[in-house]
Amino acid sequence: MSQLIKAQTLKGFRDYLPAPAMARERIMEIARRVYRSYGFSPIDTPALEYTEILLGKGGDESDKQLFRFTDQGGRDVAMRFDLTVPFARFAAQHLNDLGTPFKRYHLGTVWRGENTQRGRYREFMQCDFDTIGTESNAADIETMLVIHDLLAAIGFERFSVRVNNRLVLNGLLDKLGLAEKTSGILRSLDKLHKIGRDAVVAEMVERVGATSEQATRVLDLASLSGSPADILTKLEPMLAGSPLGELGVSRLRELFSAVSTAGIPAERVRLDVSIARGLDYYTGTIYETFLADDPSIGSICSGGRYDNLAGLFTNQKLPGVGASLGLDRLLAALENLGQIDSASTPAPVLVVYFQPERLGDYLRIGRLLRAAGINAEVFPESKGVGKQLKYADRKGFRVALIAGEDEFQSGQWQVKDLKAGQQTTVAEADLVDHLQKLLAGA
RNA sequence: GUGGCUGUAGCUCAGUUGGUUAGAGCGCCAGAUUGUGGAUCUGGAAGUCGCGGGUUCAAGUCCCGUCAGUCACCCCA
Repeated sequence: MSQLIKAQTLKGFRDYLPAPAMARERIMEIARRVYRSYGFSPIDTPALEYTEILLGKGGDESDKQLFRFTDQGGRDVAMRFDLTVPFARFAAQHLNDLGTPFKRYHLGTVWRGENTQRGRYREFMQCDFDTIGTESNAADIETMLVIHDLLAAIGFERFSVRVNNRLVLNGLLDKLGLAEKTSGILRSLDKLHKIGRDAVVAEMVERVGATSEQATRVLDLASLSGSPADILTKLEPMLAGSPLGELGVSRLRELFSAVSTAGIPAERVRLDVSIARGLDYYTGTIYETFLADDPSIGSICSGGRYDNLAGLFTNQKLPGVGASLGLDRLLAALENLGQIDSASTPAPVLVVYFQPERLGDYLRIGRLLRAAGINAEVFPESKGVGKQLKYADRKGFRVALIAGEDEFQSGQWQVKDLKAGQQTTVAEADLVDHLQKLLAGA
């Protein structure tokens, strides 16, 4: 007996069985479709980059999380931890071929060596889209529309996109003389929903070094609630005299107004002045998206505006705005909500292979259906009909096609609707038509 | 990276103060039913008790380490 190797996967890395894999591919197809519908073009970049390309772009945390090693040629390399930094490199390298404004989407796997949790993996797929080369608020607003349409197309009804603008908080912090402590303040503020107002104030005073009056002023702003228009109206006097803060408010005002005119339901869009998250490079509008039915999984689609995407790689200034759908996190939420279809076959039709000497005919009918756009599997073994129907049932086939010598003689097929439990006899000439109608009704 | 909880069959779990051959339900396979699934009945296969070490006459059970999952911190998709 040879020593068996234990079949196992690494922490944070997962296998996909057919049912979740099909759900995953379905979402990828929807993402591509929605992005393309807005005119975003596909690109791709390597999984591996020179480490210096990736280091220091997402803050210290992401540096620590890099999967990094020396390749066979002695190069210091690392696996990408997001799609934005590689895009910055890509944009700097190919700017002359792209022209601006440039809109791209990119579906790709990324790797982060952090601790795992439900919906947090070390390998996961992001579905990014960005518009670069423009500072126009129209791009920020369109980003909002894309996020909304994407989630709606996936089939969600109850979700909220929370929007904020870094300029608002930066403007306030500027006014209060807290500009130097921005990142500490934002980090504390971000816990508002979790630990409450008093704890946040305490943390800002103790850990960040703000005075309690400063902290209170920040919380007064961040705690504003109500409709976007209400909040913005209350925000204005608080930021008076801060050009950046006022700009942030006016951009938000335009965003909420345009988004509403464009037809996005108001309940799916919120102004949340307390959200501050997002990587360090965000400078303007920021977005986070939560599912009403599983908020604990965290944001499933986040992004924002940045002043200068590729400043480390080129002198050309490239402002932009975009967002990223966390596909595997979304999938974990769907799984949790029991919304993964249990069918594990992409074909609706199983051709029962029942008479060995008629193999060619079974294969022929399979090709006939495929030519008409109907996915069909011919069972690979000539076994009992009952066995094959059981297989069809378990795998989630919609229809079984059965024919033996009698049917072949008369040019007919038994079409068994496995969901309804009904069986009808159909002439081969009418088969495609019949199935198309049956499947359309499903 | 730090801390808490968890880890027994494919899945969900039981397993008495450590005590002989580790159980159940569901699922799977075969048959009842060699041209008809989901039901029922009968039978069957399947477990390195996550892995490694230690204590003990004896470890699924106690101790240590490790791997994995999960939760919190941190950060984020």
